[in-house]
Amino acid sequence: MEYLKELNEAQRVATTHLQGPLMVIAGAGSGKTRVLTYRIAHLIDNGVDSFNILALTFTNKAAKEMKERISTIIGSDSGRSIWMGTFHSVFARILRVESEKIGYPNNFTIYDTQDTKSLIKTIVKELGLDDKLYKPGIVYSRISSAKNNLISARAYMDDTGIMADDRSTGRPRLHEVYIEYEKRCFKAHAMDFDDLLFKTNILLKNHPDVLLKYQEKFKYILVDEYQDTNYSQYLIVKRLAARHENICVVGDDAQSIYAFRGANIQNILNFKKDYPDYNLYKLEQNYRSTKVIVDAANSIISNNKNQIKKNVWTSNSEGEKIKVLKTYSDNEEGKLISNDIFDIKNSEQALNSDFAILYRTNAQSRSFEESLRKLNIPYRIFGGLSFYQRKEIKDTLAYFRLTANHNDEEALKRVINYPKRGIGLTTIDKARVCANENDKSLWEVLENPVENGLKLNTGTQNKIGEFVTMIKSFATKISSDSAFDLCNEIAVNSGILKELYTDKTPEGVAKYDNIQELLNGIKGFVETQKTSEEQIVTLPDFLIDVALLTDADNDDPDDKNKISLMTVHAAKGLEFQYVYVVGLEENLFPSQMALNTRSELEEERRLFYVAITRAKKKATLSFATSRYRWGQLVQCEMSRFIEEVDSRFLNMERVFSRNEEKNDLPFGMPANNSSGFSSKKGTNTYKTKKAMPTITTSSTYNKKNLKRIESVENKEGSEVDVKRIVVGAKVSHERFGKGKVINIEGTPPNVKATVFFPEKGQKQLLLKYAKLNVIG
DNA sequence: CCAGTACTTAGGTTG
DNA sequence: TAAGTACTGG
Repeated sequence: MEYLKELNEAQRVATTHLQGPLMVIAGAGSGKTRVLTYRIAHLIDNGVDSFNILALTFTNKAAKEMKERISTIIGSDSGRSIWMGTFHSVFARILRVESEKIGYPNNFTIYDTQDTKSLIKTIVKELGLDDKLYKPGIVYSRISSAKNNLISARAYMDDTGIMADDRSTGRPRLHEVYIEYEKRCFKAHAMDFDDLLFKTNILLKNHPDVLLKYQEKFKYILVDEYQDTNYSQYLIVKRLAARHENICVVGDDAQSIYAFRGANIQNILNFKKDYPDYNLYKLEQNYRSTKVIVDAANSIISNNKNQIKKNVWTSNSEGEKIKVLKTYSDNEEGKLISNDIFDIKNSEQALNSDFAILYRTNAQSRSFEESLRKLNIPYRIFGGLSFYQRKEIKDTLAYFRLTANHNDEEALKRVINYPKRGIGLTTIDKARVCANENDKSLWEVLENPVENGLKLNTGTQNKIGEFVTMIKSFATKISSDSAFDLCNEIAVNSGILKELYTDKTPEGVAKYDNIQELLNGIKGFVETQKTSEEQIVTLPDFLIDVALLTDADNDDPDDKNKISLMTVHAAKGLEFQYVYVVGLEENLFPSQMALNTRSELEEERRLFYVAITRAKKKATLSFATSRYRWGQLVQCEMSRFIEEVDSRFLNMERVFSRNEEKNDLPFGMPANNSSGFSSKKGTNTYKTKKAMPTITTSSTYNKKNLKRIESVENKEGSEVDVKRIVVGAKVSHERFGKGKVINIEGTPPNVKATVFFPEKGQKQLLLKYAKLNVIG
C-alpha cells in the first residue's frame, strides 16, 4: 500500500473508496488518470480478480499505458487481463462473441466512415435523390446522431419532430436512406461505429441471460472522460452496472468537447438520479501548470453559464505571462512560432517533445509544417489521413475483409477490379441492380450469376468466376493459417504487390513500402497477441483490432522526440511544457459553425480551455489577420476568446507593437515579411498553374485536330488491321508501345483485346477506339 | 475499357 | 488549395 502515499488527500479518498457508485469531478491537471490507475491497482490489491474489472477509456493508447502503469504498481502482470479500452473496442470484442444472438454472424465487418459514406452515396443515387442535397456527410451525421440516441430507422420515421426537421432542411426522404442503409449494412454483415454501441444495447436489452453474464463478469466498472459519453454509451454502462452498482465515473464538465457527436453532459447530472446514494469527490488541485495558466484558464471558463461549481487552484510557481502573437498571414504565423520554438529550444535546453502546436482544424497544419521543415525541427502530425486510411492500405485491408466476410460490399467494390482485371463499373452496376431485385448481397449474385438472372458475356463471367474462386481459396485458410501467413499470401496472390512493384514512380515505391509496413505490423500483432506456442492468431482477430485503431494508437519509436502538431480535440488528456494555441480568429476558433447557439459557443470555449490547460510551463496564443482558406485570401479578426482571458495574465506586446513595426518595414523585417506574405507566393503559383493549362489546352486542340485527321486516315488501314489482330499477334499502341495480344473477346463492334505491354503492363482495349497497329 | 483532363466544391472536431 | 468526379477522346 506504499503507493497510496503518492496521492494527495482527495485523490486518496477517491482511490480507496472501492464499493458503490462514485463520481469524481476532476479539474484539468488534477491527477484524474492517476486516480483511475491507482484505484484499479488498489482493487486488485484488495483481492478483486482482474477479470472482473471493466475500464472504459477514451483512446486505446490511454488503456495500454494505464495497464502498464497498473502492472508496475502492483508488481504483477495481472493488469493485462483487465478488460480495458474504448467503448468501441471493448464492445466490438463482446459482439464478436455474442452477435449471433442478434442475428449477425460473428465474422461481421466494421465499416469505417469512408465505407459508410460510400454506401450512403450509392443509396442516394439508387433512390434517385439529389446528391447536392443529400450529401453523404450530412446524411451520415443525421443517421449517426439518431443511432447514438438509440433511434432505429423505424423509430426515426415515426418521430414527427425528426421528420419535420428533415422536411424543413429540404431532405424529406432522409429516412428512406436510413432504412435502406440499415438493410444494406445488415445484408453486408457489417456494422458501422455507431452500430457497435447500438447493437450492444439491443443485445443487453433483449437477452437478459447475456446481460446477467456480463453483469457478473464486470463487477467493477470504471469510465474515464465521462463528460464525453453519449446516450448509447451511458445506457450500456447503466445496464451493466445495474446489478453490483460498483461504478466509478471520472470526468470534468469543463472539458466536454464532443457534444457534436452526441456526447451529453446530462450524463453527469443523471448520475445523481440513477444512483441516489452515490459519492461525489472533487479533485481541484492542479499539479500540471503554472499559476498564470491555471488562473487564465479559470477566467476563460467563467464565461460559461452551464457548469458544475469547482475551484481549480495550484501551488505551483507563478510562471510567465501568456504571450499573444499577431501576424499578417498564416505563413507568417508558422514562421514566427517556429522561430520561437527554435529560440526556446536553445535558451532553455528543451526537447522537441516538450512542444505542441494546437489548432482548431487539421487544414491549419500546413504553414507550420513548412516553417518547421525549414528550421530542421522534426515534427509529428496527429490525425489527418492516418496510415490505415491510405488508399493502398485500404485496398489491401479490403481483400482481408472480403476474405473474412464475403458479403462485405464496400470491400468487394474496392477490390473487384483492383488490380485491373476487366470487371468494370457497368458490370458492377448490373450486378447491383440484380442483387436489389433478388434481395441478395452483391457477392451472392456474383457467386451464382446465372441462377440470379444476371446476364453477362462469357468473358466477364469467367473473370468474375476467377475472382470468386480466388477469394474463396483465401477463405479456406482463415482458421488454419496465422493472420500474417494468410495476409502475406493474399497480398501476393491478389496481384496487389506485383501491381505496385511494377510502379517505379516515387509514389508507387512509397505505396509498396506501406504495404510491407502493414504486413510487418500484422506480424507484430500476431506475436504480441500470442499467449502460447500452439495458439494461432487469425485474420479475424486482426480485423477487429485494425478497424478501431487510430493514429494516436501508433507508437512509432521514431516519433519519440518530435514536436506535436494536432487539433485541440486530439490533445485531450495530453500535456506539454510549451503549448502554442494558434489560429485564434473569429470564425475559425470559435468556429463559424458554432456561432449560432449559446451552447455551441460554450463548447468552443471549453475547447479553448482544454487547449490552454495542456500547457505546463508556458502557453502562447497566436492569430493572423489574413489567411488562405480554400485557396482564397480572407481577412480575419482576433478571436473573442483572447479578449475573454483576464488581461493580467496576458503579454500583448507583440499585438500592439506590430502596427509600428509595419511602418519601418523596409528596415525592420524585410526578408521576413516579403517572403512571409504568402499572398505573393500563392498568387504566383496560382498564376503559373492557371497559365499552363491555357497553353496546353490550345496545344491539345492542335493535337486533337491532328489526331482526328490521323484517325480518319487510319480508318481504312484499321479495317485491315482488325482482322489481323489475333491472339499472339504483336501490336503497337501510340501510348503503351509494343505489346502482344493475349486474348480477344466480344462481338463486333465491341471487340476487346487483352494486350500485354512489357513497359506498361497488361491492358484491355476496345478495338473500335484504340488504334492498334500490327507489327512484323 | 482506360486514362487524362476539366470542373466543382468545400460543415469541423473522432471512434 | 486539394480532392473527388464527370467528361471525353483514343
